[in-house]
Amino acid sequence: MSGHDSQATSGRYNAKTAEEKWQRQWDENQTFIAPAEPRADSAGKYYVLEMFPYPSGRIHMGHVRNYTMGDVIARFRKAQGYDVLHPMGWDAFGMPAENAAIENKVHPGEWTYKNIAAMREQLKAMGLAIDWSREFATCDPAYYAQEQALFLDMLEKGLVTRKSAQVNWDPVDMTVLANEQVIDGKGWRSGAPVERRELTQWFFKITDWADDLLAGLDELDRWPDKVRTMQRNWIGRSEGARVFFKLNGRTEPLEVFTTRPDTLFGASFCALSSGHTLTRELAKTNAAIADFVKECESLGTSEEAIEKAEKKGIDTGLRAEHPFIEGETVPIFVANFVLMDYGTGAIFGCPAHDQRDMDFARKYDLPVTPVVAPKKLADNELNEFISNLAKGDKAFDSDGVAINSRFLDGLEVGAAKRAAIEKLESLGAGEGTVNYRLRDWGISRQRYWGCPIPVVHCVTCGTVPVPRDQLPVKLPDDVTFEKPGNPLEHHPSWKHVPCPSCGKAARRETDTFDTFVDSSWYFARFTDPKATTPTVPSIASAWLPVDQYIGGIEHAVLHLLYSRFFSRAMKETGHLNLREPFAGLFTQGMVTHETYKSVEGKWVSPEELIWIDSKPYLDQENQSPVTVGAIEKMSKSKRNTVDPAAIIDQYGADTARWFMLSDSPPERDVQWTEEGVEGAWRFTQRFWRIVQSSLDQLGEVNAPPPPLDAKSEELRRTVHKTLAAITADLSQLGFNRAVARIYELANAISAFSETGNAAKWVRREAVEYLIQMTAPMMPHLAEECWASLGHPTMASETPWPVADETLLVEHSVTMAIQVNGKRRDEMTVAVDASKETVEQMALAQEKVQHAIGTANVRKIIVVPGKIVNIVIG
RNA sequence: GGCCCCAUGGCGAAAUUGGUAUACGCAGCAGACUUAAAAUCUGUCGCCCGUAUGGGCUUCCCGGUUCAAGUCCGGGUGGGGCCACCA
Repeated sequence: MSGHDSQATSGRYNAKTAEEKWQRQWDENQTFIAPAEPRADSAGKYYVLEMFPYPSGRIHMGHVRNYTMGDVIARFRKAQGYDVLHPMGWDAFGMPAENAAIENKVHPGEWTYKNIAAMREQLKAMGLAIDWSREFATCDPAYYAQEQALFLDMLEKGLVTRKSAQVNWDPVDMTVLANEQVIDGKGWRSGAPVERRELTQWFFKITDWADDLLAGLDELDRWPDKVRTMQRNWIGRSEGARVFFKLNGRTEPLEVFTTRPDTLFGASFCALSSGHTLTRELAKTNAAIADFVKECESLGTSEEAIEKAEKKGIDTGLRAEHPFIEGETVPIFVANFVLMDYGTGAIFGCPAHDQRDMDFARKYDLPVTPVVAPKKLADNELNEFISNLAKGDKAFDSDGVAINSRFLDGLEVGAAKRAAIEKLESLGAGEGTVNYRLRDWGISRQRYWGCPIPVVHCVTCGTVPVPRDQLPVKLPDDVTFEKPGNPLEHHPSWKHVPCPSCGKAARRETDTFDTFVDSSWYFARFTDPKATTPTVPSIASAWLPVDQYIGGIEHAVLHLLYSRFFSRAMKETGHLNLREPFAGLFTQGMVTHETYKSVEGKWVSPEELIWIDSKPYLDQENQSPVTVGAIEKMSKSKRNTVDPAAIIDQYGADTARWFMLSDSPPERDVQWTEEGVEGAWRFTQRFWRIVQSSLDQLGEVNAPPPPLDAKSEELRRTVHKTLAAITADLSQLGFNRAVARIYELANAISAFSETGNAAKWVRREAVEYLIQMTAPMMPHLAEECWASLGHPTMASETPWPVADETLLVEHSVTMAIQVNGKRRDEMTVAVDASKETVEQMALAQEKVQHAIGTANVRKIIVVPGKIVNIVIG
């Protein structure tokens, strides 16, 4: 790493000066300011968006990769004549600002805006083609005012509900979490085991849209299948039946959900979850049940806890009447494995055909009645199957036909389910139903640094929306973070307001929105960020949907599902006219790096290492060795991060961008290596050299093409083929392929040593196209080269060239010749040569003759322009 | 437990619909330039046999379809992801 210091001298490309210059130039020319609305005379609109960052204060390599990809697309589409919308903003509410406030005694707002300023600086140093005039932060009152207005519209339309529910409580962050934010029983940010609490909360009724959100996935053909599958799983649609069991001595029946109504004749018990209303009622008078409930609630919800936990239950003494068999009853248990959140919080157990029910039945000595058997069993086999199942411990959960089930007997599982449902419905003992795993989205957070929920609680009037002319409900600035819990709750005066309806003393809602609410509609706000309504529907319609959205897979369910719900809700409330906000989605891979550990087992940062003979050591003096660990996602905890700001400072933004686009396909993880950056940096210098050294060998600008000699013609074909290929690559986000083709073209231009008018003319075209094709990826270098060619206008404002179709068609072509599928030779033939000519030429080749020997030629297959296969035998 | 994805040189990878496998880059090796180093340029670089012309093998393994398979089908192995006490 020595040579870089002397960049400024003697013909080297000075990235630092050039990058600052062109960034200033783009800014002054307002090159990337999008029109207020797409114009009629453009190639169309193109909205490219990368998931906006949380303002942590510094950009990381993941940002560099994400924003580079989006930037290439934005610049490419602009060159193609599209009206490109490529905005940037800040997902600025959230816990880290409050943690900083607690730790450093700095106001969350001050901390956040300082971070934004720092990160904006770093992003600008990347040379991104962003319309900065549209920038906003979600913590700006101007933004959250519209979010509050939107909420009131949704409230009016019945898309919001307030209900008491068991919620996920994060004891570290002291706030509620949505189901989507609980990962393996732990808070997604704090990592603390989540507790269950009964609280009254605000919810978006996302479950009303479960079917629509599911159906919409089928149309999203430019989304990764993986993400669509994850959303399908999350929504978790399953068809089945609700069954109403009459209980002895009670009027209310017990409602259970099942996907296997065909196994009802094998029911031997019912089980309630510990949170079921019936359980709670029984617990009031039954100490044993109350104790059991307590035991259930103390149980963890992590995978580990679940695996270790024994399936346990307690008999309530109640009995449920079988819906099909008169006089038959089954016991009702409370069981620790029945979930309150899924279905009705109660099940019926059929031990013969469900392994968990089987385990439970054996433990509590309940009957096991086989009611499904494999198809086409002989009588003796059937008897054996039944007796084995009735005695054994292994449930039979495969397909088959109903047995021991009266009117269902002989029906296959599917038909038996339908027949059972029909019977339940005719008896009034149940109904066919669809159940979803998806829960309503709980949005109340007991935090300060979020958007206030614009309602007031009045003893007389109940929950009253804040009148529109009083929006925004602003966060108070004078808050303290000394006490645990919600600072808004502790504030002496903020929450005390008169009721907007009756004027009596009332209490302001002190919960704030989940920050995912802020990010669920920001893409719509960018279409007109200064509007005095959440959106201007005609303008939003003109820009949306987002044509290409780019971000990490970690939002596959959270943000991407919420946003899909929001665009439906905004359609319902008249703010948008589309259901699906993101027409194209791309989930980029992570940036990884080797990890290092000292002899003490501590993580060591790459910056602390000294390399001797390709082996890492901790320091010069005692040369304590360091072990090289796995290649992992860059993270602070593993200390394997590389600071983009330092890289940009040292090598320039173009080098960092080029490295991010090279080698690894964008959806795959990319490993950051010193060699890789060096390689990218070498190429920026080489690119500059190639252009500079050709300056005195270029034809005039816009000169008409002279007659071309063979070598010039060949280079010209290469140029146009490269152009066609790169245009396709960039359209498909095949950045690594585009990079490889730039290398190939650069190699071809270096190798082209012809002189003369024809050569000069072709060289100009080659060099200009090379620069233009590189411009989306290394924009500063391209501008500097473009200017050195004498162009008065910028490369970023120059239209994308179009490949000459006639140059893509070859006159002659190299064909491989196979004998029995094995390649033996190749030959060059005219592209329009007849099948007969090709066959004869192929047979005439010496190596082919040798391979055929004395065998008979049985068949010759000719694939024009590709291959000849001679079949012998 | 269920569903899904992936596997190509020392490494990252490329290969439109099945049609010349290993483009391009990294690392390596050899040379040129230089007092020397760096930088740069040139050559070489899948594996095995052979001085060589050349021959054989090769896209995780086994089988199948086909004139032809990295690509399609079946079965394994290894790695990764998502969901999961889901009734």
